[in-house]
Amino acid sequence: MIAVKVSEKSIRRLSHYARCLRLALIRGELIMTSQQLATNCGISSAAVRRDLSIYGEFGKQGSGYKVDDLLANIEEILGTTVPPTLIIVGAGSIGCALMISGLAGTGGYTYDSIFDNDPKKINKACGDKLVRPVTEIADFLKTKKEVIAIITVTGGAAQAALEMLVDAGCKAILSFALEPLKAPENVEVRYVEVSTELDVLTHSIRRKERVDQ
Amino acid sequence: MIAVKVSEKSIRRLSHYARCLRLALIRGELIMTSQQLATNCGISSAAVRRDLSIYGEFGKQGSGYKVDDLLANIEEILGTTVPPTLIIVGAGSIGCALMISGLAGTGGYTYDSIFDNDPKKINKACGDKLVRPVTEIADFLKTKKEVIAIITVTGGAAQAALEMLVDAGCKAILSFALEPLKAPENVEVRYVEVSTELDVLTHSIRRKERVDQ
DNA sequence: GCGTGTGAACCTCTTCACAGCG
DNA sequence: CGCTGTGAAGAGGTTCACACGC
Repeated sequence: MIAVKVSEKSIRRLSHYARCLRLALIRGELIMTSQQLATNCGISSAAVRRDLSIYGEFGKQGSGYKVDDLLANIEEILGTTVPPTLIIVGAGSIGCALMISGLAGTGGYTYDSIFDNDPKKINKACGDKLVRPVTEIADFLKTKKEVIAIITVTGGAAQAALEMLVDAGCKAILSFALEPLKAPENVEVRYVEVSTELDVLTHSIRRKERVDQ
Repeated sequence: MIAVKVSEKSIRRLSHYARCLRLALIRGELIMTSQQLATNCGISSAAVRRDLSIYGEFGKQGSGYKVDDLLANIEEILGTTVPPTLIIVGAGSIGCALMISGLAGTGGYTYDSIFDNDPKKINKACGDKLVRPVTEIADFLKTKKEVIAIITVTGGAAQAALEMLVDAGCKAILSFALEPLKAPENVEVRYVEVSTELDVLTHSIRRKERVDQ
């Protein structure tokens, strides 16, 4: 596998293809064409073929792509063949909800542990796990090579949580907090921003009204 | 206000600027430069000025942008000066967690109601609201001009939920479900995909390993 | 014939760099 | 002098359309 330079947009689409392929596998389909994949993901077949051809030639002309092979190749590209460990920092409503709802059908991710600094929450059940004290995170990270931390703390505590995680060696963070976070160059930070999605939707419907009339 | 055609990326950034400006307003800052705004949002000052100049001339040369004026202008552009009504469909763990955690500091959005089709959940408390039966959604939508529906149902029920909402006249949907949804042209659908974010993070850390060694 | 893989054209967004205004 | 607004250049991503292999 060569570490090709590629855009985030393309990686995102690969993730969607993987999801489609897992569903196809369950339905028992053996072959999919770029057109089928494209329709499922709401994009053009050319885009699908372009994305896949960056990494190799996975298809057969005249027929299409073998579902299981292509899925294995995409998981290899994404690096999710063996998914990293996931932890949740912040046992508030969102953190617990993620823990409880789990990640079935996403290719093997599971939430390993959930941490909080509130003594009242520690050892409370959350899904099938107990909330652990944040003071244990550093030791926990020592036992794992790669960990993605999901920050769900509230009230401006996200930056402090990030710094604690980075000090403990964490290299990837997904934040549900509103504040933009500062992190070292070599730490990857991504955000789930419900309020920005709402802004985009609001803009879209309001704009349509303005155009329609 | 002219309905300029603009990219989604730009709208997303406007949403970030708005968030920064609200924080600046709280801190009591009166003026911000494109450079300050840029640093806060992790982008270049040229990008900020470009985004803003698409819609008008909001700044003063030599000084910068008036925080309150710029915020008002951006909210006008986004259409969030009066935010649309939000409802949640699916009173599972994620739906309730959203309801409980609320949307403080996001410029006025509030969750109006939460619906579910499970009789066991109806009339149960969720935050400071009671879960209402989905059968009431159609009547609810009749009383509101614009509603954004947030779909948090599980187990493949999202498409059915969407169709019910669309039939009731809903024009904007934010889905937490994994499946790609099919919707009419004039209905805007967006997704919150934790598993795709995780894939992007995994790809990033695994790729760094490959490059580093 | 069908569907992939890909050069080439196209288009969109980003960055640069500077004129011009406060 | 400082910072905005913007033409022009550059970079990156998407779409087209077709040669080639099955």
